[in-house]
Amino acid sequence: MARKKAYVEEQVIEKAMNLFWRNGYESTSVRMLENEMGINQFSIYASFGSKQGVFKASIKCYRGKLKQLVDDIKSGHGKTAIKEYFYAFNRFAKQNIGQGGCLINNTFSELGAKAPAEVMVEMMAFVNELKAVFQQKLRQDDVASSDEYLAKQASFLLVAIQGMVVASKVMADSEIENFVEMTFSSL
Amino acid sequence: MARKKAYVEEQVIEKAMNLFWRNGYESTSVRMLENEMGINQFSIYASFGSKQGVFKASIKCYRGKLKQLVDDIKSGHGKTAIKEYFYAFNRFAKQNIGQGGCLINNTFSELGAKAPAEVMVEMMAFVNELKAVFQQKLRQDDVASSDEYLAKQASFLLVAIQGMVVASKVMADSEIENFVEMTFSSL
DNA sequence: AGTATTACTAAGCGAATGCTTAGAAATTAA
DNA sequence: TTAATTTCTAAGCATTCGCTTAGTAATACT
Repeated sequence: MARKKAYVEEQVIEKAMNLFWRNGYESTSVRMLENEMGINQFSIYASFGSKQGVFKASIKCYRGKLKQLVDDIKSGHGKTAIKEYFYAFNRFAKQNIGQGGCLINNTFSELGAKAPAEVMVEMMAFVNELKAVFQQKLRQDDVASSDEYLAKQASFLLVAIQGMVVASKVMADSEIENFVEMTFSSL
Repeated sequence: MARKKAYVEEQVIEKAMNLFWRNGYESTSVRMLENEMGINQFSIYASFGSKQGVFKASIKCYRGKLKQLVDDIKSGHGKTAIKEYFYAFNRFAKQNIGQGGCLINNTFSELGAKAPAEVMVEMMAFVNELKAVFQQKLRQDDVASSDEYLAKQASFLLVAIQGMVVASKVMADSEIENFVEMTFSSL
């Protein structure tokens, strides 16, 4: 009864995500999205409503990518699993040419509290999920401490990983490795 | 022999700096700069050449502001002085309404390696200066360790402070304090 | 006072921005 | 085959972007 879409939304949004990841939100124009996604503006607006809509879908897509890494922690054990996540995350952040870093971290930095509410919800959900996983893994190596103390350790690690991601843009790999080792030697 | 400027460049650039600090580079338009600096586009271009020129001058101005804080470390002693710098820097990063954070850190995050060379030089100079000061203060509390080891500690602290600044945008003060305390308890 | 030099105002430049729309092309149900 | 429905192309909308420029106002030296 109607023509079929010549693209798969999940596929084109991944390309959009990579573009936002490399350039940030403001520096990515709808014309650039056209090129990267391989569909024209009409289709973009038909599928996602607005540039912000494309961005929101990109953040969701990014979370999906990260889920893989987080699941790897879950299958590991204790602090070792968390540390491995730090290194895996660092490799992940470098895979995208250009500025790289972490899309969520970049967005916090670029948009801060001005990020669209729906995007903010998505980002905070990831942070909270990660914190919970950290806490759970810390517990495996420490049955004695209070939940409160482990929450503090998890919170510490969250801040640390944000530092690592920003630093990885301008610092040498050896300095990043040094940071991770020192961070975990204190736990 | 000629008309006098109706503004002082050092004064208007500080206002520009605050605007870039709040909004980032791309999101700040020349029209916004006009309003904030209180001079019109002709004067902006006459004094600074381009939007990028205004930004470069803003980064220099920002470094000047930070110099005050770095000098405070120098007059303090050992790790305590560095820790106090962390707290002072955090207060400093919050003084600007809006997204806040650190202008240099924001710029690393927004522009990454794409930052104009002259801006990059200015930013790296600050980072290296800060690292040297950290190293020097660490030495005051530790006469035994090698320079290499202290360099690693200083590098660790640099990454940590970047994490703190990004985190301060979305996390509660108590979590930031927790991070600082845990960071220094490991040294 | 006359003149040269600089700083101002305000209008406007072409290009790029996010987004829309008219009309042609494709697909499916009757 | 026809008709209904959706997707496509591509042109264009108003607005904003960074930047420039013609013309006027102010200043300092002769």
